[in-house]
Amino acid sequence: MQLDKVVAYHKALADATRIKLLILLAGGERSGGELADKLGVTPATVTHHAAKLREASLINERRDKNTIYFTLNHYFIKNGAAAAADLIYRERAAEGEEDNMEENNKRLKESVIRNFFTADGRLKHVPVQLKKKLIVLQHLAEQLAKGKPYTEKEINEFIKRYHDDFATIRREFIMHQLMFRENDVYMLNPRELWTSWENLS
Amino acid sequence: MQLDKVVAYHKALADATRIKLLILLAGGERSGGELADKLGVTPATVTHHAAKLREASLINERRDKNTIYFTLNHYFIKNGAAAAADLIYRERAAEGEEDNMEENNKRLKESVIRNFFTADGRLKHVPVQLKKKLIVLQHLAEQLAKGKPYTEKEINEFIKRYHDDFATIRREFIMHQLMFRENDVYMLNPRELWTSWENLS
DNA sequence: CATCTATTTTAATGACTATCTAATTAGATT
DNA sequence: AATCTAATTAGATAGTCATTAAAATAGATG
Repeated sequence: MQLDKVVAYHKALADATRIKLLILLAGGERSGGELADKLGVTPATVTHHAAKLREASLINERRDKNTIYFTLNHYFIKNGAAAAADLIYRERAAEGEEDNMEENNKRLKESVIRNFFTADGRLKHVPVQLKKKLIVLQHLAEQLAKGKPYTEKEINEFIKRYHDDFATIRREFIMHQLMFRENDVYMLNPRELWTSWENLS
Repeated sequence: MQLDKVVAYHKALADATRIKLLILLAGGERSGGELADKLGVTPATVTHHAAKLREASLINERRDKNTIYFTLNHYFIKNGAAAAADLIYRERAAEGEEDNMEENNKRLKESVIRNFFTADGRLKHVPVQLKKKLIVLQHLAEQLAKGKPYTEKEINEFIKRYHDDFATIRREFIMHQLMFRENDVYMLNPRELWTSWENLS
């Protein structure tokens, strides 16, 4: 991650209205109008802020009829934070030879997500390479709620936000043990059970 | 950490010149003039940026003759980063009942450092309560280089940047096993040997 | 005390940005 | 096609902020 990105990331979070907006989204999906209401600003202002947050990859959006629904992009909210420190300490980290494994994995995850998702958060296609595929699948699965039962229809709808071929991806979720199915109900497996891509080569 | 603080923190990092300045400081102590040179700006501009970074507790400064030397405040650079995510996910974290221990300790550390250090990074006084005292001592010791031998004079000078009573603090460093002395040379103990305040009540 | 050096303050300029209103678009619904 | 809804764009305004030159300060040093 280079300087421009780090600056853009911090610019995106350097505004009280935008932080409040993200806090609202932490409670779940919200429409543009809802956000305008609760923030006490006009819809135009929400559009403005959404654009900034989108540029920094902090939110995703989906459209349903005339309404646009926003959600958090958990990955970048959590990991963008460490990026500045990474950049600042880059040279020192090199000489200090810490265990770079964790570092490299974080970078790989970031780069896979950048490369396989479009700017508006949709999945371009499922990676062929297993390691990368797992990163993508897990990234998607992370957007689902822990312990919540989903119908097959709900899962399909969810996946369709990201990619048209929901059937394949749903099957991959099961195959790779991210979810399990029990009498027509789908549920996330606990993360500890997810296949760890960190050790694959 | 509340909204204002988070916004201020991100504002401080939302500027390319300031990030570059911090990168320079990651290489070690630098004077104002040096920074102006290397950044290609006037001294006045450095003063301006230094003020912003100081407000966000990202740097410390010390004066020697007419020259002011800046250093990174490692603690806030590393931990300020997580603050935004903390704020955004606050409510969810409460319902999700994670192990708050780590969270609380981070908060405590932050609050102790805020309360016992002045805005310009000097130590007001050594806390009486052991847990807090250890936080302060460890925070100071973290500013020293690992594995580097220091003369007693150097240690005194170092401590004097933060507090006049260097003798007491130097003794506390030894007592609490943050450093050891061997034939007139002082050196940091590895952090794993530092007394852990996390488990004290 | 006069001077030199490194930093800060002040004031001005130009660029950016948060917000609004009003007009426009995109997509349903009738 | 006409209408309704939700969001976006365009343009305007007010505020913030990075930067500089010039003047002021603070502390050495001769």
